[in-house]
Amino acid sequence: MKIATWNVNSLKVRLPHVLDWLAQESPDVLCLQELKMEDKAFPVAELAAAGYQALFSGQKTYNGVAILSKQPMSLVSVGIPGFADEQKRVLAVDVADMRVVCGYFPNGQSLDSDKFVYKMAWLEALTAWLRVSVQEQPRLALLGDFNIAPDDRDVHDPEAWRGQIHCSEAERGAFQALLDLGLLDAFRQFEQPEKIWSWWDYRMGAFRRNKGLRIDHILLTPALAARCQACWVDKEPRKLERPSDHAPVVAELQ
DNA sequence: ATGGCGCGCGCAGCGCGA
Repeated sequence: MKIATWNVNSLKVRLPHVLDWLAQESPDVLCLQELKMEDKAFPVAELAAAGYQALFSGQKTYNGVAILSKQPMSLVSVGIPGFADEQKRVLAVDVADMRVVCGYFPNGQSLDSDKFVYKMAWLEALTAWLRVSVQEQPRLALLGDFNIAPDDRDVHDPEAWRGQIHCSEAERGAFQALLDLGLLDAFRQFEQPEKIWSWWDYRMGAFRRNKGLRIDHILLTPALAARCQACWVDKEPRKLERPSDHAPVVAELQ
């Protein structure tokens, strides 16, 4: 079973890339973020023709998340229960014998921004919800664009980024709080090459120069981590014309 | 070198992302 996450930065623009990637990689489950479209525009028919069911929570211009699956899914939650939020950032489903949570974590902009206050409140609400969820369902996967680089190994220039957004102690502490629920970073369960990122700025030739951040993650409960055979970033779609600035992250489960 | 790219919105140029 192959599960994956991809911030597509507009599903309208990226649909051809998504369809090509589904055909080539054949994931069982794909979590998408930054749809930037309303639900009425969601490409249900195109994805069905490709063999995928979809559940989605979209909004105009910003945010929006979806989960695609070959197998039937049942909806668990749209948003974080008990956390009122206009921004469509969370979708949880049950598929096969597992729960899949797709998250588009707030960016935060900068540490002195109101958006950072929102980011930290959102992270706290997510963590509190998942603390209960992993008790209810010990086979849980949290996938998405976390907008957090957990470690200096996840940053192309750790000194330049030190204390900056995505790399601050507060954000890294919040990531650790998710790990403290028992979740494991699938990517770090395996020996990995250095300088693996999931996002590269569109500017400055960042992709060509491999200057990026690893901010898209797959976290697994121990029961799922025990079934995880591999985890990798697929850089190929980032090389295409008009790419998303993020690349898919994939985990292979037994 | 603090701007550089790409997206949505909407038809100029701005807000936002990370």
